[in-house]
Amino acid sequence: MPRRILVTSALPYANGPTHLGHMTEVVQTDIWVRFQKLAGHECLYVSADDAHGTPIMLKAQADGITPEQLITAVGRERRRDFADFGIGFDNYYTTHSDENRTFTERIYRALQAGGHIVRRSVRQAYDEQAGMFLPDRYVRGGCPRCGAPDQYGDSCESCGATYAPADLINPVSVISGTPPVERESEHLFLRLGDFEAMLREWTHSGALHQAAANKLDEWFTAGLRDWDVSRDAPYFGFEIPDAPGKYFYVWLDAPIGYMASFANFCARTGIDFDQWWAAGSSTELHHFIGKDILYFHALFWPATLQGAGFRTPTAVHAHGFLTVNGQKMSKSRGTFVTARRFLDLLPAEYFRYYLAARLGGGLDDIDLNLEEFATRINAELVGKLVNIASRCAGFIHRGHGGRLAGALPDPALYAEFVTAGERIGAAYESCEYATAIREIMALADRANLYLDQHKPWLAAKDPARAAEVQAVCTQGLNLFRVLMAWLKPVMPVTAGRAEAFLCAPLALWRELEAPLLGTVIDAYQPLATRIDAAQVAGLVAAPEPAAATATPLAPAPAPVSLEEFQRLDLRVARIEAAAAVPGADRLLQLTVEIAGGERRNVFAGIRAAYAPEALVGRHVVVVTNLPPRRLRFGVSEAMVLAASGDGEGLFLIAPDAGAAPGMQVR
RNA sequence: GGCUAGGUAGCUCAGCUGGUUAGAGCACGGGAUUCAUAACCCCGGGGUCGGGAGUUCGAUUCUCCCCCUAGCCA
Repeated sequence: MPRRILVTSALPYANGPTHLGHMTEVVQTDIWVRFQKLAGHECLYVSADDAHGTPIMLKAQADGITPEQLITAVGRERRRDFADFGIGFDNYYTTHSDENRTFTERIYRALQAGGHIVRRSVRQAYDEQAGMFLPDRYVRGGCPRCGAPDQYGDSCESCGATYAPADLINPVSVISGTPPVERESEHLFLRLGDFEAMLREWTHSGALHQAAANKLDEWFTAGLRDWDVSRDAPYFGFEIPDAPGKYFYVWLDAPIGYMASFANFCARTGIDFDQWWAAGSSTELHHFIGKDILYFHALFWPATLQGAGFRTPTAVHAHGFLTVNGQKMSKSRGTFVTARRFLDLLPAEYFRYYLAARLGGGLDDIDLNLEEFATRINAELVGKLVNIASRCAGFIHRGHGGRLAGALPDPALYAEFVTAGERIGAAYESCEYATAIREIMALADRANLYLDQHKPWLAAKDPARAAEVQAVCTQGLNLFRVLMAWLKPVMPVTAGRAEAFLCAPLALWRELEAPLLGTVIDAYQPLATRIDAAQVAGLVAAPEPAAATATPLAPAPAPVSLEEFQRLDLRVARIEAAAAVPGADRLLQLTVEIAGGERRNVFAGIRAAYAPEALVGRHVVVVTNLPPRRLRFGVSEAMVLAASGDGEGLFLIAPDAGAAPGMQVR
């Protein structure tokens, strides 16, 4: 019995470029959706830009454009980024839409009619010069607990204290730089406590991962407080119908954007909205979100839906944050990677694969370790999986005109691969993608082992054994076909190319029950190629200066601050030893002395320009505080600076006579 | 500070409700092979499963205490 499933990703805030954190979420969701579709269920996937709120209003102001212009521009880029990562939305919309206004007003009226909205006066920081109330993060000042200067109005980054903006020492408005005043205003609140019983039940209905449910229990214990759902003008959003000058808080209308996006989709396709959203609906509703917004999706959102007479979510799947080389994504650390930057350097599906290989169902952060990333792609995807097809295809084409055998020599093994789909499917279903990938790769090992044991390359030398060669490789290719199908939710494009190679398109997993026999296959083209460390390092290399390899200068390099420049530790070094690296025709291995006996091992791509023996004793300039880079031949612990242009030449940078190893270059 | 999650081989992690010599991938060492994008196959080294106490015939797995890391406190 096919299920009917509506899936959403959280609405990305429309004030900046798409980065790999956004991609983590939509990739996770997209894999789940594609899995459901392959499993034969009716599954729809919608999302939208979250377009309202103070930050967007102010960002537009700063850019000298209207908020509408800002969100239109961001939205256009966003859609392109998502499309290029293979995200298969059925609809991608915006919260700044008529549909969303209609639903938000309708929900508000229903909540009000149910007695769940109350009005209460609050005191809040007000910027007299800018003429607006200030969100907590728009007031800065000294921490009242530890005294750290220039902290946000809600919490101290230095000591972790939480407080109100009024508690700050010498608070100032971020907008005008003037001290804010306290001003009263009437706000509207949703009485969250009205829904406590329902929320407690919902929390433990299987809607949440255990770790997330635990988190909710914490909040129940602390007690549910009323939720402030209004903001005063000026505000970019929807004005509240019976409260002129007051607007719905962005977090009220944002999740309603899921409904608006879906309604927009229904209008285009004729699908019945109410079948999916009316109270008691038999369809499923799954939200994928980051752990930072669990609060909104697991408390306010179900309460809002219930109070307004709609169905509640079947499940909320919360994931952790993406870190890069173990660190938070941060512009200053160079670990902030935009979606576009990634696409410029690497295939999007490599990111999808790596993510899937690391992703479990819980709230843990996922680390994009660049070295591991390259290793996994090369070892698992290229060396292991795609290799199966590569080592079989030639034999099928060479003696057999590209035609597969009429029967499998080992149907039991094939059946085992097909049966594994139950375990793999269960892993996908519970968002344990890492488990699914482990299963798939274990099977890939078995497929390689099968070929190793039956050695078609030996049989191929004996014309009398031609049928055996064909049979063994038919088996191998069929095992490969199954594996690519299991991987298809993760790598739809690559899987599609594999299907084209086998001349056997696949829309549903159950088609795998019949192996591919007696048909003709296409010529094999590499389905995935290796990546090298330098390519991957480019993801975080933005602040790097001219490198030792011949990288042309960008037409307009971004300016760096003095601080950024000073973070580079440039030193004079003396080359103590130099040798060619066997197997690498561009590299020399150098031992350099940086200072009083400190030595580093360096691999430099200068072999074309310098003979090793000519280098010993020379002084050069090295960057000492780059992360060590592992090459096939060893670890490079520093970078030697050299100049190069468009032509062939490569020229080491050397200090004038008198400079000694260890001297800093400024 | 309170709460949550986690601390298992050099690295990234699997280990379900306690039960035979604790596993995988990568990295490393050795061997084999040459069909395949130097891929694949075999063998091996390496872990007082954060520390301590307890329950038990038996604990990585349960209980308590402590240490460390990350996050949450609207």
